[in-house]
Amino acid sequence: MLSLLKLAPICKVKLALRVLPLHQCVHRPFSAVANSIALTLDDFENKNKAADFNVLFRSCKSVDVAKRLHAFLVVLGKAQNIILSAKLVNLYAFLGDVAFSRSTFDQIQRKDVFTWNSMVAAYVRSSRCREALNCFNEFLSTSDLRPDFYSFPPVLKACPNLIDGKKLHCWVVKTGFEQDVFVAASLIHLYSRFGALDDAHKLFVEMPVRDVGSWNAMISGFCQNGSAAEALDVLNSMKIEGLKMDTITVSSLLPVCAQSGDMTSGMLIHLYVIKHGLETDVFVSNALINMYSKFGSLWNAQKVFDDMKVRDLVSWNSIIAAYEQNNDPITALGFFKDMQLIGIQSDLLTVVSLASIFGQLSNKKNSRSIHGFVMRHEWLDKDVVIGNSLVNMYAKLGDMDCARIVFEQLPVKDIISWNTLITGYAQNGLACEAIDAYNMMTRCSNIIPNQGTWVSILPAYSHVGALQQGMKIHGRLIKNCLYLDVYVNTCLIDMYGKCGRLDDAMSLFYEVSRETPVPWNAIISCHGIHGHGEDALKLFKDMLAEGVMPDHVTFVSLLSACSHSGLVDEGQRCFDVMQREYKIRPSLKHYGCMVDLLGRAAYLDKAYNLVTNMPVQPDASIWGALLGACRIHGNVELGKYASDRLFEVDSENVGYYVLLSNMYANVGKWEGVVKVRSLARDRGLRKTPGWSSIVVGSKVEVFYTGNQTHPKCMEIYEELSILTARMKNIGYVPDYSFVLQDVEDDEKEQILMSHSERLAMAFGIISTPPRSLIRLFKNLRVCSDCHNATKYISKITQREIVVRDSNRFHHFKDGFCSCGDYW
DNA sequence: GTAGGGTTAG
Repeated sequence: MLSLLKLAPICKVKLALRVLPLHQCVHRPFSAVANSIALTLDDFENKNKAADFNVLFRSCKSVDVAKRLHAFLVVLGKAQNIILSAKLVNLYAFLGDVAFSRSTFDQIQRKDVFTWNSMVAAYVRSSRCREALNCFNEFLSTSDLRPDFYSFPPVLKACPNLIDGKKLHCWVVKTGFEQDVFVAASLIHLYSRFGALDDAHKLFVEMPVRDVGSWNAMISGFCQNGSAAEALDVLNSMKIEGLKMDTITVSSLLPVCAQSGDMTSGMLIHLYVIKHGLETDVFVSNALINMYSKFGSLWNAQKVFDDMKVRDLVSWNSIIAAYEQNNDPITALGFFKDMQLIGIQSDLLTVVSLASIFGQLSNKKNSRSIHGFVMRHEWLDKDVVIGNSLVNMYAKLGDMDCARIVFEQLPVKDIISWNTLITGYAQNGLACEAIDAYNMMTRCSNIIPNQGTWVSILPAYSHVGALQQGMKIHGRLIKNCLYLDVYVNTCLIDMYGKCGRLDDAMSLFYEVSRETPVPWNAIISCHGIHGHGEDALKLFKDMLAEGVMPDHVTFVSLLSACSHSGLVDEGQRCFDVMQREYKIRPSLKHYGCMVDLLGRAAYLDKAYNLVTNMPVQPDASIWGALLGACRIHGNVELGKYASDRLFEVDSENVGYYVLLSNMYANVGKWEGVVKVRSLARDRGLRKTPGWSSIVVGSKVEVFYTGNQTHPKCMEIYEELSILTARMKNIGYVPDYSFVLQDVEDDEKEQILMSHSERLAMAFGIISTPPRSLIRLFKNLRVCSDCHNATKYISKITQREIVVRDSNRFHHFKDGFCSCGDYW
């Protein structure tokens, strides 16, 4: 056995190292393996066959194997060898165990520059920058040795800021190491890392000799600062000098192609990759997957992934994120399961994707497991991104209480944390909470709002009709000369439109860039909710004339605009054009608009046919639209059918019970009304609280239905009593079918009177000068009885009253409403 | 005997 191993090739030793139990390496030192290693060592020390020994080091693919080799070196008395000991420090760092590197390092009695360099580099490799710098300082203060040009690249990499970087740079210049290509590349990288691209470029230009690494350092510097054009310029000069892109050039460039939307350059680089066989590099393939994912080209991303021979965690994270970010959480989840199956451990970024996947899937159970997983690993303290993704996950599940709890627990909150919270509130219809959160954020001095903040707070302001606050933001953006992207501008257009300033919305619309459908959709929608269907159609024509491609949102805005204005033929034409010319498959939202459009215009049969022939399963909004139409046109039979279907899919929305009750009442079927009431009572309804807001002075006042805590409560109810009496004198008859509670008529009258829109209106009347205009906002659709009452109130008080509900604007004047009771 | 420049995020 011994003699066999003596002559055996190095691979037998490698095998033995992998399978030998550790204690055998320590306690039976002169085994065959030890002898064989001893022989290899002899060769190594005699400089004859050093290559064999390097092979041995390289073959250590895990800390365990490294420990066995280490144990043999100890018993062979070679652990203090100046080269071997430093190699062990390196080896442990490569295998990800910097603690072992350090303990090995500490045991080395005689340390030379190589030893110290190895330890500093080991820390840098493990992203322990502070320890790396401490170690470097220890090196300077405890030894008589001077750093060499190998010392600087790792130290420059660990440098935490530009000031220290500049000091190091001076030192490098003094020692003359600036001429070294490795050191120079590190300096270029350092300057770019802190955004000092001019300094980086100056260094680069002044270099007497440049290798591919130097070019790469400059290109990646521009890339990481998002300067795609400059990066491509440098690339061109590099080509002119006859140098070829390598895997590092390519993997620096691909992300900026994605960022700047330059698909052509991205695909050209992919062709280059294929031609030069660079796709075997994991970094390159990973970067390609990410680029294609950002372009929404999942087929290409998948192809690259499938063709990979070796995949790492980043590859899996990338393909999971690709599907997750392109709205295919199911496939993304499939990849996650495959990844688990082959035993790859998730990291933080995997979990970020998973949180988004379960949020998209509304999977509460798995979402909680993800939360638990994060807590067990204490990742909430490790990185703010993971916490933000949990806040976002709960917001998507509609569970803002949990979202808030996670948010409060974040040890560090950045601007994204705040934006996520604000958006979460706003998108769950909790505009007031969104505004509160925004106000809290403005009190944090270290948080600077960004585009994302405006995009989340402006819709909240539009939602409650806080025009003045919205204008304050607009003013702030103009004053600070902030560049407004198309989304912020669109939010402003939407805000002005929804706060009743259609003219301001239009003038802003004509000022902004209109190359994408985004601002068009907003302005079309604004005209729709104002009941200006013809104008909405005209804008759509203008949009096509300017060569802007409509998307699915355009048609939702357009169809609902037609619906609000009773433009049946035009609506049907749009629905047809959308599918035929623009190949947009109708979503539930489009079908909802169509059912609404046809139903309200009394084409109940057509609406019913559409619902039954839809290729997608109708949801509550579809049946609700049909029920609403049946109520208007008194079709009890179809209404009953629609409500039965409706309660199968959503039995908890109190609004639908009100509709049904009102439908029975309108045709005098009182037993139906009673039945609906008891049904609603039995089911213990979850009621969406109705609220209305009004701006008086600069203050937004919010009234909930039945509110009795307002400081002016007494005066409000008194005003309402007086108004009700006067309304009755000129013909107002309360419609009790909107009251689901089973109580006496006078109590029902009280309930109607305490509807939030009436409280807000009465407050407006007593708080503003006579005959001035009143603007109200209601979170739900305005109730029919309140609509009717408002007509009378506008006549009695001789005021214009503008009510914006969740659906559209109602402009009351002199006893009439602009919607012509068609809403 | 060591070192530079690269891929994934809410």
